[in-house]
Amino acid sequence: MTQQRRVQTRRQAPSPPIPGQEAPYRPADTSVSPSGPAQRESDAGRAPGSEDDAVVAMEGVYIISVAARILDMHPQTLRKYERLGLVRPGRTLGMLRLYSTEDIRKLRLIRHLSDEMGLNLAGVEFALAAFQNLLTMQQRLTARLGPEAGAQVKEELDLLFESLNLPVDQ
Amino acid sequence: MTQQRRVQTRRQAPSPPIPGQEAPYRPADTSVSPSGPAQRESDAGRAPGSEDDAVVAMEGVYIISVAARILDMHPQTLRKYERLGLVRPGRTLGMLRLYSTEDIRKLRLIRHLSDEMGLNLAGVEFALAAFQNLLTMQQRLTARLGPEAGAQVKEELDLLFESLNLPVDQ
DNA sequence: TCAGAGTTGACACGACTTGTATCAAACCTT
DNA sequence: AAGGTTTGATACAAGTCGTGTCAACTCTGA
Repeated sequence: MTQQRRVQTRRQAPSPPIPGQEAPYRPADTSVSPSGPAQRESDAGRAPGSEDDAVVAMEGVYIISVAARILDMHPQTLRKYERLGLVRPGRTLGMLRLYSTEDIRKLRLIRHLSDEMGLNLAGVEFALAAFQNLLTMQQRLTARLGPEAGAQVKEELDLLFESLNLPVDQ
Repeated sequence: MTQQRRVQTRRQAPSPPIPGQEAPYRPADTSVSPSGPAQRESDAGRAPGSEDDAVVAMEGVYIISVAARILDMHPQTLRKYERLGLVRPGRTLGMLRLYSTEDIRKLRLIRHLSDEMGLNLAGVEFALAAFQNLLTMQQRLTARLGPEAGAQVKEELDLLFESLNLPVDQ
């Protein structure tokens, strides 16, 4: 309660990843843009902003090295997270990992839980499951109690997330 | 998700604490009963069940050695948990720790989160804060949306706790 | 087709966490 | 006053976790 222990000064990218970076939810930057030389599979060569037929929400797809540079995390860390089931990136035909924007967002949350809050990976898994369950609970309550009560539930949940030092976004 | 890692085969009481024990939420047993020679401060000598004036919910109060034996945890572990702010047992006039039944219940939850679920202490702290916030959220929603909606919220929360492998009691 | 760059999985290491053991000093009950 | 217990502090062993390294494989571009 009254201690800021477990700061864990780990993580240290192999190449210093652009100073003054790492603003929350900025998907890319110079030299690693979504339409740059980052991705090179199945979605490459598509003009940014062109939403075709089957492409649902694939605004940005990154290979592991690009995702690691964006997040300022080690590629091996990302691989380990997948092995533990925390994230589930897509794959190319050649089995290369493809991290979507949603994966990046989730990895930012994982990083916050791990570094800022000091949770271990079991705690991160637990927290992610809890968030997911809370969101589905909110949806179910909204469907059952009506939109106005659902709005109040959502408001309370936002308050809860805020009190837990969590980004209200996800 | 699909792994039962982090079993953490620690904890090993200095004296084997009664085999076939440790059923959930059984507060005491032979030789360490709430009205036995366990507590010896300020609440001793009170007939079990007699609820007097200022005594609110003090049905059982245990000194640290007794609490450790009941919980099958090391006394140093209990002391460390208090130092980290996870529990806050009362004190006698001589500064001896006094663990209430509610403290014992909370320690059981902590033990479950730590051992069975593999959370570290930061995760335990986070989970406890989340539970507390969820309970207050439920109360506030009940007060605002009425008792029938509050019952649905409570039902959803019980479902949530159950899906997280948590005892619905606390 | 071939070279080079990148990824993959596996293993190992260092820093950190955490439960437990130990100690002298202080305390409480008999 | 004596015996047993608790207290706080320190230290240690085992586990966790991010990171580095390696050979083998894959993909891209010439």
